[in-house]
Amino acid sequence: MSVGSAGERVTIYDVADAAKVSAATASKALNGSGRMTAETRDRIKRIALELGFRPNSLARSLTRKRSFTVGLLTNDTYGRFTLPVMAGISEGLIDHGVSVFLCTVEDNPELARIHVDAMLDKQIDGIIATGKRIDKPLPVDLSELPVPVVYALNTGPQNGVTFVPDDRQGAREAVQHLLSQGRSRIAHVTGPREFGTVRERASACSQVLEHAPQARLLDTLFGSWSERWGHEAVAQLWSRAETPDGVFCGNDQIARGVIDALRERGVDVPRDVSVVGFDNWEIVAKETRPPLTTIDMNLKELGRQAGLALVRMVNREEVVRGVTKLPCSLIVRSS
Amino acid sequence: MSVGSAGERVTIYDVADAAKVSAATASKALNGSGRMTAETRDRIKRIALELGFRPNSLARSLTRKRSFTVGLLTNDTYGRFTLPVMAGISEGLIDHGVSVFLCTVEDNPELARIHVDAMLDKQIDGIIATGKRIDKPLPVDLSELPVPVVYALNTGPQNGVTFVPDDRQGAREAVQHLLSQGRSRIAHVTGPREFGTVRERASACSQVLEHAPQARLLDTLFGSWSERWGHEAVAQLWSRAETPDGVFCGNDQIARGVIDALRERGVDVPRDVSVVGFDNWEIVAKETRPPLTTIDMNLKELGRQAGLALVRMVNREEVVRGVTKLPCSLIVRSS
DNA sequence: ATGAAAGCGCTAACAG
DNA sequence: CTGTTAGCGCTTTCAT
Repeated sequence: MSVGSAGERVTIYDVADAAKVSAATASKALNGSGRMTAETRDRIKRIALELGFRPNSLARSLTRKRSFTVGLLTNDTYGRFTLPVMAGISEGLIDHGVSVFLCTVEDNPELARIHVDAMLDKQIDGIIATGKRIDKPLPVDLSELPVPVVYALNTGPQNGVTFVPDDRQGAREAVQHLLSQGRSRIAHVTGPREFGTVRERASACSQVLEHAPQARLLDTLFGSWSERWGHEAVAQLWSRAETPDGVFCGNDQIARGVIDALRERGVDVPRDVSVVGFDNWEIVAKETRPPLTTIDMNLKELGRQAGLALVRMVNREEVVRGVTKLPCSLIVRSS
Repeated sequence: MSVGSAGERVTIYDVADAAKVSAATASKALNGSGRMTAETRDRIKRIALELGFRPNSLARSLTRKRSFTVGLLTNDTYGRFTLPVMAGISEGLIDHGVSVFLCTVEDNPELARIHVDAMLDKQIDGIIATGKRIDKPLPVDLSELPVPVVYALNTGPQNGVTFVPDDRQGAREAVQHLLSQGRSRIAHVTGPREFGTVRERASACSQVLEHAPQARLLDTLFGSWSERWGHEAVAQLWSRAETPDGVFCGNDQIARGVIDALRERGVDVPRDVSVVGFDNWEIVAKETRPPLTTIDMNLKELGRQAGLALVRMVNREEVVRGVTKLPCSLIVRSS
């Protein structure tokens, strides 16, 4: 029971006094360190509890040189990707008693610098860098910081510790699902070619189809991350002699555009054409008609792992350096 | 220039030594407190800069009893509302050097308690409580905390400090826009009746129309916050003898459903019917066809004000108690 | 097994 | 104007 009521905060001296021991002993008792009779330890613990003692983290951090606080830096204002990652980090770290500073820095280097400095001053134990786009780094160099850095969904330096979704595997899952539905004429409608993820997914997609005897890739269309582009792509694809019976889309918004366009054309999904999206952005995927089958990047798990890796680094334990790719999952709905 | 490179951190003693003054003097010089010749002050400042001195916030907070850190507690997992609010808070407070702990607590009272306690232990200066739904409080009682609390988008106790969007004013703007487009047969399609915001908006809507001589409210339909419900509502409305020529929707998703349904029925938006949404969720509003005219709740500004109010409370300055309603803005697009 | 003392880095009160 | 002293609340040797 943590009592937040009036009056002064109870310190370890209050506990020590009440237990008729020294502050040092109280400290040891409460931290499980030192050596003493189980009896005194228990007594001190009990008294601390009765008094509602809660250690002042600041004071503790000052001596321990560990603040049990990490910073999450992101350039994803919208939070589409940041929030699940954040949730995962928080979930993974709360057991370790660590809290998370969230800083949205957009693409402003000065702002980023200010936030990083502020956090460093507050003695954060480490930083997790994340963003909306894997190949667009944050507007600040984190490689020379006095604290460890983990990159999530955002590539860091060569030898950094980085976690990203396995785009290739995700794309493979998507295409294989299409094949398992008996589809043989596949089209891939995706985002801008400049995005690393776009190229990865596209390449994995064509690779799978090269090895599928009964199916093939009609075309890969690059565009923008929008519904509008989904419509346009359908217009293009359906103006040709041979139309696809399976479409793998680079994200859920494109997929939604595709599905809407198909319906408007009288093409039935999933009877005539199967569609698979990417992202599992529920707000989009669940509202498409029919609900969208898509790939989930498991961002929360990614955040969890990133957080855990960071505390290991803080503890100077071993971590895998380089890029760790985490598996995506196929979410089957009705499309 | 903040150098984060190797080696020990430089402390105020290093600065004092280098300047051949005492630590106390150095402290005063750097904080602009105390009294001394402008010359020594400048010299000390310069030396601090040269040495790359950055004060340890932990140590400072320990004596000052102010951590320049606040906590943001939310139950909005998705971040639809939390992130803009967060951005506003952060923007408003970064100048004051305060950082923000973000905690997503969903509806889990234990988790909430753990997070609150962790933050209290870290000596946060205050808490901002926010959420996805105004009338659904967070799963933890914040009224007895030893630090000030501000509620944003989430009502607190009677005499608390609360900021919410002005739903009534927003709704009025929406309806008046419809009227200004020459619409006279208005329908309101909104979310579940249990939501306070839903009732406010609906009531303001009917109130405006009661006082509009040339127009009237055909009906107010309560449903869910989904596109699906927008479709259904259109089906209901268009099965009657008299159909609306203006629809005010409780949120953008409903509006999108309405617009899609109308298009499918061959009703032209905005020629035959004007539609106004609520939320200005750009990802939805910009992708409707045509792009959606809607109400923006100015959540970022709301966050900014909430943050600023919190620091005023921390500084024991005056703040307005009770609920402060912040104006919404009409965003005119093409619907 | 327990406690005294020193110190984390900084600030504030009071002298000089 | 500047320096000395005394903490903030906790942890950690090192004695006892």
